[in-house]
Amino acid sequence: MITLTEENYLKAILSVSMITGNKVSTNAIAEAINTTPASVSDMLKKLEEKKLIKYEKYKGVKLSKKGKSLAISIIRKHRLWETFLVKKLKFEWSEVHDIAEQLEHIKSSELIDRIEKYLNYPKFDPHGEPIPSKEGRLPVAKNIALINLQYNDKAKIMGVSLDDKDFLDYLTKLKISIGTELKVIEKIKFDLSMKIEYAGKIEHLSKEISENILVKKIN
Amino acid sequence: MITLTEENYLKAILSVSMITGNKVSTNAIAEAINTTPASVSDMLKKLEEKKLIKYEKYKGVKLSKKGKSLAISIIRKHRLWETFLVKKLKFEWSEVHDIAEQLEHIKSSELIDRIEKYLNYPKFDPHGEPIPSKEGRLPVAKNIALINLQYNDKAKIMGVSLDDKDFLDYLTKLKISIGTELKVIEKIKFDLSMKIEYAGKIEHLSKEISENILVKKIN
DNA sequence: AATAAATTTTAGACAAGTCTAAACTTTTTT
DNA sequence: AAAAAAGTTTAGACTTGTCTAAAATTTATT
Repeated sequence: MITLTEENYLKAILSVSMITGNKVSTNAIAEAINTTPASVSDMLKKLEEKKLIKYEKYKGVKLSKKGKSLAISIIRKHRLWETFLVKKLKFEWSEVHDIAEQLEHIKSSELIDRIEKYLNYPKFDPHGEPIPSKEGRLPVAKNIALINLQYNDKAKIMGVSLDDKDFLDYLTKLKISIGTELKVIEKIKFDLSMKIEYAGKIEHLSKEISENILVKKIN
Repeated sequence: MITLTEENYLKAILSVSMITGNKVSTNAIAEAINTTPASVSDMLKKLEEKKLIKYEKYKGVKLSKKGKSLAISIIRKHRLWETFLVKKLKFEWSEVHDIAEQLEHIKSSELIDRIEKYLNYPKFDPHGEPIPSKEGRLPVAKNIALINLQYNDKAKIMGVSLDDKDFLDYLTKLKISIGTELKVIEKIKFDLSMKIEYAGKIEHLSKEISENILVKKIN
């Protein structure tokens, strides 16, 4: 039996390792789930015993095959529930994260498979993130972060890579959403901010914003 | 903050008090949630401190106003989720209990209100049990237990009062479901069993079965 | 009304998960 | 390569919820 807390640790390890690519540090996990490094150390021992991770003291941690497939199944549930909340219950994309965080721990693979079917097998969630299949495969999306675009590039917004209420509220205020088409009209080297033009207006976006917006280039 | 375990205790106290009408005993609660009387004593102290129950040592327990409204809101969630699972995701009525038992603890009143709206404000769940309104009111159904019918009475099945997989599977096997019309053709005093005729056949039901089937008399 | 039986509570222990403070490793700086 | 800084683990304590065994209280029996 795997507990809710253990599931959250696995999810955190996976999401940190997605960013850094490598073994994950105790500190990084602590930050991700808002706890102390001491607590993380304790938990890593338990996860190691359950063969959910590969862990060497002081050397960082990696998910085992079993741990990774579990973590992916939690992310699958999270994204399917978010899609359900937005598509069927008409929540705003900025409201669904905390609810999905609870729903992702409901134990019933039959349930989540039926939700998937009910939603007609969506490939991406309302934030543009890919939804893993039952077998753990991710649909590939060739989206890139807005910050990587060059002067004069044109692109279409495909999603975001940060599921944070303040961030999403700000985008909503700017009337930036999935599908919005834009053009880069200035890049400021000093602070990595950029100006973009869209919907007939110009906005200045900080590095923190543009690195979390996913786009697809258009001609 | 109320924990999942506390919610389950409140629900158990409410459901036991619905049957006995009166103050609830430690033993009865222990049986309802499959734990020891000692654990129940411990928990009752905590619930008393939180003003969720009225509790006097050795004298039994009652829900406070606050505790009762919380317990009702959990039952509301349980029954709405069961309705969702059957109506939208096409689960069988015998499959949904365990999943709803998890879903009922999701914390978001906005979520359950939207589910209610999505289902078009149902009054009864798939087992025929009334769904409390947001304000905690129960729709009244003048259903009675099948066991109370007399020889030659005719009735229509409106629901069940026991949410148990074996029980529901057995009903399904007998092809007894909500809406089935029947006639009592024999009552056996000795063991309180009865024979009923429906759908062109005759079945013999034990006391345990007939006391958990809810019916409405027809002429 | 005294004793027996049933019920309930307390005492003490345990597991999961958390924390702070102190100790230990590893990495970085000088 | 020694010292300082950063990162990680351990030790010990606390909370929640559980349990068994023993003590206390209430109810039933004779």
